[in-house]
Amino acid sequence: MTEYSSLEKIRLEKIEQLKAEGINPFPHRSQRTHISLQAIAALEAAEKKASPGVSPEEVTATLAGRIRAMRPMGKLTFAHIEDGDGRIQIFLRINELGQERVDFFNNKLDLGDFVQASGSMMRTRAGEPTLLVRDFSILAKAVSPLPAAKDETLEDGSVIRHAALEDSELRARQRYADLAVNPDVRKVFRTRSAIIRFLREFLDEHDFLEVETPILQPIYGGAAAKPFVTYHNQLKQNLFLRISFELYLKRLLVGNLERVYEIGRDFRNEGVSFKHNPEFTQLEFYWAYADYLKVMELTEQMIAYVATQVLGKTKFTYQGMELDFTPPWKRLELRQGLLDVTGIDIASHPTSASLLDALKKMNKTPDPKSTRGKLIDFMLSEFLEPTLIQPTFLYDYPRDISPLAKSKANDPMTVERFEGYVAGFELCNAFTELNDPLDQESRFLEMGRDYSQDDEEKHPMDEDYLRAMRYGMPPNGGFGMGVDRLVMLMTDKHNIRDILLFPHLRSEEQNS
RNA sequence: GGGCGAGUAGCUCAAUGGUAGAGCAGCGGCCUUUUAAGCCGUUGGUUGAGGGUUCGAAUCCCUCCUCGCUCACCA
Repeated sequence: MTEYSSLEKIRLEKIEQLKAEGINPFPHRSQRTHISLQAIAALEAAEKKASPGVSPEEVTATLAGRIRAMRPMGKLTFAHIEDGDGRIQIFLRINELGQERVDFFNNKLDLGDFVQASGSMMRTRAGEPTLLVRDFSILAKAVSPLPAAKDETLEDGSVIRHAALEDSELRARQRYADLAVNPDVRKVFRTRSAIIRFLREFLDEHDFLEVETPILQPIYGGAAAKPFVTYHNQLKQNLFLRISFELYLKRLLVGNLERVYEIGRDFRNEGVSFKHNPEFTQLEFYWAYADYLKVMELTEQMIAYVATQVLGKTKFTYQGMELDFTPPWKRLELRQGLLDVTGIDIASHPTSASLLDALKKMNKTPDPKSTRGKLIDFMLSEFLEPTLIQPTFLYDYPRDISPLAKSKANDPMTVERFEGYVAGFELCNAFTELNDPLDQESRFLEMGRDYSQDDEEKHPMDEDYLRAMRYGMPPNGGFGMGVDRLVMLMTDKHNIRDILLFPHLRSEEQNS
């Protein structure tokens, strides 16, 4: 049974009073004719058209929205209502409505209620576009008061937010309330939507086919991560929530779909942090007859396209860093990058023992049981990654941490793979895809041999994937990107929770 | 999982061992161009939960919960 606060009890009483007067506090329909921006635009157009000294043609409108501010002054009331796109002032006066209706507005309606108001557009003494109300009605009563937020607009137009909802947990848990009171938050999610829309648009225009592949998979693969496990009752079968789309998308290349992509949710059963949510949005594409160098070019074009469409520019600031996404991005061979920051040339250390020995002079030491590839990965994340601020493609990776990538023709221990880094973190990952079924099978076997059972780097053998590859897979380049990271960059948010509508949080029941 | 910090009214925050407070929101008044409207009055609390020390705990101690930062883990 819901327990109501004293504030809510007062509002519940008002609902009963409305019902007693024959007024439905939750009517079925609204007669809105204008959103706030349209009404203001219509007023401005009429003012422009009017001849000097003549009052402009009357603009009538029915507006609808949530009451966000109320300033009752006895015989008149000013209020602001907010709709999806903005705020507009409405003005109620006994001259038009009579004392009884003005009192009704002041006494029976509350902040947060949805109302509609009809009348004509005017300007107040202060010049603010305002609806002079001739009729109004309630559209939906709010039982609970919104977490308060008041805006003060200064002379210079800047807005100070008073009593804003700031508790980050509450904002994430009750995103609906956060969105209702914080217009900036609505803007972040509009931007997120636009980023995804323009990613699609870019790939569609480059003849990529958007496809949907299974989220519930009998064998997981395509990435190094722990999966979530679930169970199909009737089939009596364990299923995994996918950790990547890779193996399914590449099956489609076997089927002569030459350019495919998917934007969807991946699930990884790992730690939660400011840049990790258990489910996150991933973009992957696979491109037949391309290699990782062509993918690199397409990547920088794609990001620049999205930035231009969404932000109107390819240079923008993230957490105080001025980032320039204008193609071409910097290209840096992983070996060279590591040599620059550590003085160690991985090419002169062909074994893990030798490389581990060289690493002993560094101030941070890796897990001594690591394979050579894992040692290189350690060097990358510890010493090189934090230095990569401007968009940079790091390329040519060790083979044993890249079991699905194709080796370089002249160097079997190195694969054609690149990762895009920006602002000190990884944005995307791509390679010339391994399409030799015999090589792929031996890679799977290698993983089984060199990595312990619980190692996330270990990929389970996927027999059906090998069967598909044996029918022949065209040479191709593949690409994967964490869309949430891109959204963080373009909205200048440091925490992934700020760009997920409903980030993962512990259940409220667990609290005490 | 480790370290540090935080949790007080619907919201934003005070109160450092001695009667739990302010602003906003709410409620009752006054007010015909306000805009964080203003003025007068007023309601509202298991101080995250539990235990302990003390004559007395929001405050000190212990345990737990949640959140944030950070380290570890982690494409």
